[in-house]
Amino acid sequence: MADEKWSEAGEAVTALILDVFRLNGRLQLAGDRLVAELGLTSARWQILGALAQADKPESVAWHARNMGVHRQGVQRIVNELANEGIIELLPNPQHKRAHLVVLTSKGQKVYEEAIALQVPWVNDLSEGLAVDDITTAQEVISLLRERLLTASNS
Amino acid sequence: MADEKWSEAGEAVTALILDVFRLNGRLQLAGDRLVAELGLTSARWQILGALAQADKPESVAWHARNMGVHRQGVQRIVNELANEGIIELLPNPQHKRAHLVVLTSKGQKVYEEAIALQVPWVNDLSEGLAVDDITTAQEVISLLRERLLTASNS
DNA sequence: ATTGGTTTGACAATGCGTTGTCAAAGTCGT
DNA sequence: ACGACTTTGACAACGCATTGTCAAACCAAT
Repeated sequence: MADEKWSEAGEAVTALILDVFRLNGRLQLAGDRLVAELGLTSARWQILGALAQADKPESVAWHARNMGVHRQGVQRIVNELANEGIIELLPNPQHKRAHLVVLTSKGQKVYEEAIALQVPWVNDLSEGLAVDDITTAQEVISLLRERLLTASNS
Repeated sequence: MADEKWSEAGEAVTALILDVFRLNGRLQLAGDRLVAELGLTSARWQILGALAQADKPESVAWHARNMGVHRQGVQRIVNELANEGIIELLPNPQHKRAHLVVLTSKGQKVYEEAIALQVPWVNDLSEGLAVDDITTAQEVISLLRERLLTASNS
């Protein structure tokens, strides 16, 4: 492969990457606005989702690994949400320091309210788009993500 | 449209959005690593790109508008890059405060070095991907971005 | 049981983006 | 001209993610 010029796929992926950056900014903004009235942000919302979908209570570090982000970021938000009574830190019989994180009933309610806002929002956003095209887009995005994941672990 | 359940497209877009978030994080990381040796970051790189592709010198606020981000973020990085001699602030005959931002020859060189690193990286990343699929993905991403853009301006 | 490595949470520093405020500079309507 | 509005840069505060360090807790090998 020549080092000085893009391949055809390389050029297309470069354009895709630039659009992913721009879309990410917009999504972040839209997400923040959507759930702001619930006292949530995109980052808080994502953590609530991880807690809601976990089969059983897990530690902060476990969730961070599962989400592919760093412990510290999750920890800060978890502490805030715990102070607000949205989540709860249960003692962990297996590990004295690694508390188990769970949603409180209040947290469960907030999360469901967030979903109730997201559903009409995303249905409206995606109206008229071909499901096949969306799926193709998701597969491409997902593949690139996996390649970067394995590349960064080497 | 029912408010309680995702449409088929809505569900697919929801999955796509989650992958866009994850890919964005990986790309940011990979970009930072790629150009770290040049003293750049993803954010700095993006601003150099905007300057390099501008037809003529423009103000910080103009570039921020053009990139779809806020003045303040661009301003901070522009000031840093100016201190490092990578860009230069020219006096603007039209406006005493709004200096015109241009790349120095050193900045031009750094930007070209960044591209020289990006080309083999992206060619490798996109190897074996169908160009049609990439293009479809980019069109979907771009369309979503435009819808969010017009929605946020209302 | 002691040692050494791993996991975990606490804490701090930095980079980046957003939001808001302020004053200087420019623009437009009258 | 004059005043109202807009644009622009400076400054500050906050939210978020990354990186690094530290000590407590756990775990495995001997």
